[in-house]
Amino acid sequence: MSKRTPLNRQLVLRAAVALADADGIGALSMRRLGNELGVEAMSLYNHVANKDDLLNGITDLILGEIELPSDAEWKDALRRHAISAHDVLVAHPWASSLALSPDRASQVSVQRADWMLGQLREAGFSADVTYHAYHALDSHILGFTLWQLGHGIVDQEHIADLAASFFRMYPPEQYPYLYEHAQQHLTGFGRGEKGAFELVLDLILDGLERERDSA
Amino acid sequence: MSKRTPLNRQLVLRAAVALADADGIGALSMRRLGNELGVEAMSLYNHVANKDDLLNGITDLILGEIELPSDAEWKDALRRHAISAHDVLVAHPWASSLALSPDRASQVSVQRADWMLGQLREAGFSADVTYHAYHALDSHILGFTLWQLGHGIVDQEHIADLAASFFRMYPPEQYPYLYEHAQQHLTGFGRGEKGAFELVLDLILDGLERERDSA
DNA sequence: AAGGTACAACGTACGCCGTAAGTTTGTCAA
DNA sequence: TTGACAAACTTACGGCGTACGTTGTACCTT
Repeated sequence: MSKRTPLNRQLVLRAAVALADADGIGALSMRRLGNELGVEAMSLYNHVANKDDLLNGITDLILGEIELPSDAEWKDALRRHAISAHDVLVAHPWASSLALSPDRASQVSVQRADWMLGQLREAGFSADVTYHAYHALDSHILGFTLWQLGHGIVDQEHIADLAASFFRMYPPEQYPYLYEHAQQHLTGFGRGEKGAFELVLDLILDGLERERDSA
Repeated sequence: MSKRTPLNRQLVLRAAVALADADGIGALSMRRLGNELGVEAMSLYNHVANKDDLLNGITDLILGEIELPSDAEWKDALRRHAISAHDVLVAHPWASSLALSPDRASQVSVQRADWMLGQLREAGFSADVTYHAYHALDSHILGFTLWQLGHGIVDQEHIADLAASFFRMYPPEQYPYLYEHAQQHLTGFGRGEKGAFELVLDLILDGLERERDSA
């Protein structure tokens, strides 16, 4: 008969990423992924150990896209890294939660952690300050992005409908401050200029620098 | 035969919380929950619309425990609120991810958002600053906690084994900074004093106050 | 006391899921 | 030509959420 298609780990992972990007992580099942590749579900197990391995694989693929600048001073390097991570994670909304999940001990995220810690230590931060600085920075990168994605800030169009139907249920007078906030979102407030992500990022970076220099 | 047990929404939700606390959110299935209550799975549908409704219900139950101080100045009120939220979420590690999930439009979290926004507006923050301040604060509360839980900072005992087996695979020389960081975790560094959560929280609160007063 | 009503339990069934185990088939080196 | 190996396929199991139909029972009305 006809030649068998090759199919390898990279192809499987890429197809999985495409599927997750297109239809959400919930739609990524072994059967569906096999279908997408013209193959039965069980055949995928020749290339990934199990579904967890698959999820680890696609997480690593995405995290690997994050910039780790090597030619910049610590503050600029970390800043660019954070923004790059934020961009990458927003582009693949399913990745943040996977990256945070405890069971996933990804190679790439280990490198990333070591890189961040190295930037701080080599910039003259003490071990003590570095300890908290790393927690502060990485939790902001992953945590903020996850929070943002969870609130559906991504697609501006649907927010309008969502807010409209919400305030039909709960009149503005009942939640006046939330109403004001929703209006700001609808008018596209805070776009273009520096968003909350970078705002807090700079709050953290500047705060850390002060702490380092005052010690 | 014998009398039927009463069973109502509150009982179902409480049992679900207990099950999730005990065996993790992954163990919370309708069948298993029914079993726990001495009832078939389908009987639960007399009290919750579907599993999503159940998850919404238990999320609200937990979020409802978070303190919303009404007798304090804005900074202290928000600070206490944040710490209370952090405590509650750490006590129920499954709740953070549910609270962040887009599909869940919980009544309680709406009240919480309006409360936070109200604290800021009534403290003299402009609508513009409040917009970003809210994002900064809430993303820190939920995002940091989720990050922390994801990294398994909760149970200190298991971390030792985890780190040991990790550095058997990857020798310390390969990831020197991460090794140092892991050692700090193992020696219980950063416990007792203010942790990274409050550190960043204060960074944000102080930064916001500066921004308000400089405008 | 008898009958009616409504609710909350039950059992069955369907189509998903991940994956263990066994079987077939295509390809290539000896 | 043959044998080995890898990568596909098939079958099957237990678990999931839940649609649907049935049955038992507590309580209200007459």
